[in-house]
Amino acid sequence: MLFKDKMKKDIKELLQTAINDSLKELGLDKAYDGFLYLDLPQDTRYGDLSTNVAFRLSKPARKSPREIADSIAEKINRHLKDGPLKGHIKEVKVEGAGFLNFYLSEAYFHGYLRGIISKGEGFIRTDIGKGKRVLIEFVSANPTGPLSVAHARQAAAGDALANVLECLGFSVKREYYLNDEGNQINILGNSIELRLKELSGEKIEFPEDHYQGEYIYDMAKEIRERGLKVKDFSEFGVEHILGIIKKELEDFGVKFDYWYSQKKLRKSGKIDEVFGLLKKKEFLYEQDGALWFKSTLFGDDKDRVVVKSDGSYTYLAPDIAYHQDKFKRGFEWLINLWGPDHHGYIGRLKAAVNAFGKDPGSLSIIIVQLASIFREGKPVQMSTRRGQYITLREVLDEVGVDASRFFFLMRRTSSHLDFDLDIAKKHTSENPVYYVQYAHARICSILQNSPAGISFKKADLSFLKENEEIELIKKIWQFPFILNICYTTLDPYMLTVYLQALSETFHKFYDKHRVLGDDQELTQARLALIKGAKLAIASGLDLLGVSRPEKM
RNA sequence: GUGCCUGUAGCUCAACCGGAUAGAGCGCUAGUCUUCGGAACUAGAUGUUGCUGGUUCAACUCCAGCCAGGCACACCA
Repeated sequence: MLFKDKMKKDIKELLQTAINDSLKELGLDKAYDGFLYLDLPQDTRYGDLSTNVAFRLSKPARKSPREIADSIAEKINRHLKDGPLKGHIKEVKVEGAGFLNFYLSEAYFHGYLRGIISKGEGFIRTDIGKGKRVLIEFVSANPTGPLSVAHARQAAAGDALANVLECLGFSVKREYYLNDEGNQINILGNSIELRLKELSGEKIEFPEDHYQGEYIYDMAKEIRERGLKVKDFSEFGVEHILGIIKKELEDFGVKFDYWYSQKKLRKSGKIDEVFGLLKKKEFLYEQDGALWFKSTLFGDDKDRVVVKSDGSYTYLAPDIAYHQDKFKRGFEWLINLWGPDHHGYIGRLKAAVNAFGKDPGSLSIIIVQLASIFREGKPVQMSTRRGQYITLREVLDEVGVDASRFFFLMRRTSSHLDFDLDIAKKHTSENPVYYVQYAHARICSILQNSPAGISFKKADLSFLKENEEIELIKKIWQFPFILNICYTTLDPYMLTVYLQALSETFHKFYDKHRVLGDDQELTQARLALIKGAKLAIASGLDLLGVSRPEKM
């Protein structure tokens, strides 16, 4: 039974166990900090897995890294003779100043490929998330106008991150916080009302801080043409715009589980409830006629007003209640994606979470940087004030869902992104989306053309010996490592990088070796190989929310 | 003024708790097709990692100071 369990473990775990055992034998296990650094080397010539543990032990053990690495290697070599690692590792080498590099055997890679083919779609799924309940809140744009490119990037990043976490076995829900009351909503209602008067021939002054966009006219026209009797222009505006936003997101391929209304939150009395709790804990005090939250107790720079002297709430008040409610609804891990203008807000909210007794680590806030839109290499000017900003809709119409989602995720979410619409439209190697999708389509084409009676299901994978064949399996094998990076960095962008590299490896293989040939055994083995590549590319594209065409 | 982010090849960007000769794509140059999809492949040139110190066996990465750009600093949301 124990042995069977060990067989189920992946190679990384097995190796870590072997290294731990070796350290124990050498009496070095107490010297190191407990963290084993076993990872993919930057370069394949340094093996398939590598560790720098010898460097870390050098000082406490008072030996040179090289010396330590040599003795660990010797111990591990003995592990290879029997036990679960047998046959999986071709060679253990000490290289450089003391790196331990592990070279896995072809038989191991053949076995890996066999494994993923038998698992099929979803081979990449794991249960490391253990069903932990995660709420990821993103976009949450004010319902005062169509979504901009900034929101589009947040939508792409949040949705892909949610996909990744689901794939890793978390139980993920997507939520949009609807800021459906307050100043900006009043201004929205007022803007519509003014435009309506204008349409009726009245002379009006349209204030600078009101919404200037064309869509305000559209709403006013609709009211006029259909002869609607509008009691509450703000409510009308919110409903109308929410309809637009929902459609935009739907067309972008993003689906939310919940739309959480601030208005309903306030009416529910949950805000007063949480204030009661904070008051009891003496985290609130009155000063200058306002109610303050002692956020400095929890590391914020200064205390924050939650109830203004006129008796109304600040933005923070409902937000505190909102986040407490998230926990009350049973979520254990909250992830928020915010625009860069909310940067200064992080401390406050973390303080609040801390104040009602939750670990601030259970709230992760990701700042999604802006995207600048370029056309023909030149930046497109944007001005929110005059209602002239590039919208999600425009990008969708111009370049489509696949290219936009992929492009938005091509850089780390924390860094600025230049998005050139013209490149995103190109169907050449300049455009990474098509490069990846083309690899998928090519594979599908070959699989369809394979003669009757020949199938990857009957393949004997030991026929795969060529360099390009093994390289391709190795690349597929790296997929779980990449997912793990996405998880630890909470950033799906590494997937776009990986998919490009995977596609490149496939194209190189394809160029050098023919899949369908006279040798039936070899043909079947290669069909299995490209079937594996297809599974990996398709899974990666799924996670990004990009389609995986069988024909292009 | 205070805080945060950014600065790497001509351009856009990588470099996974500090690790091996800092890597890709585009662009540029020269090639590959009797071929399962040429939306492909091969080869070549390109660097004082903004500057100056410090810590370390090892620094693009950590620390300090400076320079440049961006953002945030409300009883707005």
